[in-house]
Amino acid sequence: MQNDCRLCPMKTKATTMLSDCSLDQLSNNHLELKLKKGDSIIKEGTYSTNVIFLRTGLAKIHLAGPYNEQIVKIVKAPTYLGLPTTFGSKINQYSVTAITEAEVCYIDLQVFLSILDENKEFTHEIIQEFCKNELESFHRCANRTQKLIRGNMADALLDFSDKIFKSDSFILPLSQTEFANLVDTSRESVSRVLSEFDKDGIIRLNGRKIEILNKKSLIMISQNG
Amino acid sequence: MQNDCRLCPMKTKATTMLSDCSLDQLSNNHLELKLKKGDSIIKEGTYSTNVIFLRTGLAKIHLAGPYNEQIVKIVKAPTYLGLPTTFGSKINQYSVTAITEAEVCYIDLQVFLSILDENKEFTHEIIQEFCKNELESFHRCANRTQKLIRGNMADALLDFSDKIFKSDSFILPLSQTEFANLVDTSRESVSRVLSEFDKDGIIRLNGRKIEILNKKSLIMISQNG
DNA sequence: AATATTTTGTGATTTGCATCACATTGCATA
DNA sequence: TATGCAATGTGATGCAAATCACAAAATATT
Repeated sequence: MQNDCRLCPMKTKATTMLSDCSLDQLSNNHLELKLKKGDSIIKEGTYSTNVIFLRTGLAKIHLAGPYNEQIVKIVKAPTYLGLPTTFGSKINQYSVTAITEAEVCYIDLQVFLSILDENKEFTHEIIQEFCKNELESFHRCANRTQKLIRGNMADALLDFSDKIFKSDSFILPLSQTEFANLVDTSRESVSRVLSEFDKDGIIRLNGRKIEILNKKSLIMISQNG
Repeated sequence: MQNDCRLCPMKTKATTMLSDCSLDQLSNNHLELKLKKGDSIIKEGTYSTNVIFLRTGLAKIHLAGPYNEQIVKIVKAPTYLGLPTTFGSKINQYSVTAITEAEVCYIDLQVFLSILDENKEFTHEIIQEFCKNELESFHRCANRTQKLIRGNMADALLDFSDKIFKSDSFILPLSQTEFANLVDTSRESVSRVLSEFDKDGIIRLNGRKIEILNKKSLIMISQNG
């Protein structure tokens, strides 16, 4: 299915500035798909020559660790996915899977590159994105390994609240097992800590629905490790 | 001190292709320094509008974690440093410190950007570098948190051997405390595991000099966690 | 609606490693 | 060459969290 990219409501700052020519090129060289929760967007180990634009929805980036499936991070539309593999070995080094309903555009790598070459704003935007990701990965590296479980869980909840949903109340788009693989702990610990937070009145827990009642406490817990 | 970048022996593929004009611009807008072990290259929390080119030597990228100084990774010349902070907040989010003698060039951000804009090859090289780093950070994320200490130490030793020194025999450019902060463990555990590896004939340890005697064993240990 | 399957809750036990404590060695500076 | 401080080696102890083992809910499937 092809759409007119000129009509796409999800354009970023830079893509808004693309020339009609570039936009036409995009329109004619991309495949747009609607996905449902659980659908695979990128699969580790497979061949790929596409860059993927996540138009709407949430996805998890994950890969096989030595013992468990590791969830590296949760990403939110709009964002580009798969540049590392497309630029590098062409074999995907990680998987991306929708964790909500989502819409994605598969963009041919050559088309993507030619647009990149033509458009400085777009290039800067992509580089900025990489820079942001690199900083995030540094901080994650320092925090995840040094903090205790309660601290990491608090961080994750604050992330969902502040960055993903921008609301104190949300439905966790992950099972406890997945949550554990994101936060580097065991499924049982996730269950226990969530119950504790609920018992202490820090969150209200109802199935996968979470309401943050006391953000200050969560921040405290995050800082104490 | 200013040097003629046209004579720089450490140019990468892309910088070799820069126009004389760009190279002159570089030559006139950079500061070259010789550093000794322990000298700071980038300091967390300080203001910066430079990109840094590490011409020769090794450096550690590190930042303050909630409890310890966390070493994120060891980098080797030639490489660019400081792009994330320069592109983003202008306040350095992490430190970089020489761990051997090193030579660095401080390049004004605006000059760096104008060269980036002028030169597609160079842009691609930078983006590729980011992609490689992102993949590395994903793998680190999955491995460091899932493996046991012996596995992580084995990984680190293999990294030094294969990627940094390209030799089975090298002098660790880190104290055990630093090594611990790189490998996410305690100083005492580093000491113990290194002794174990020595006792088992996997490495020969002599002060900070390490000789890898049995790489196969190290790989085994790495895989067993 | 009935059955199977996945997800979640929670106690009991085990364990890898941090922490503590101190001895020893190496290295720098007077 | 002596003196001081930083880096290392190694045992004893404590603890956070993994693992094990089920029960109970919740979802999916027929």
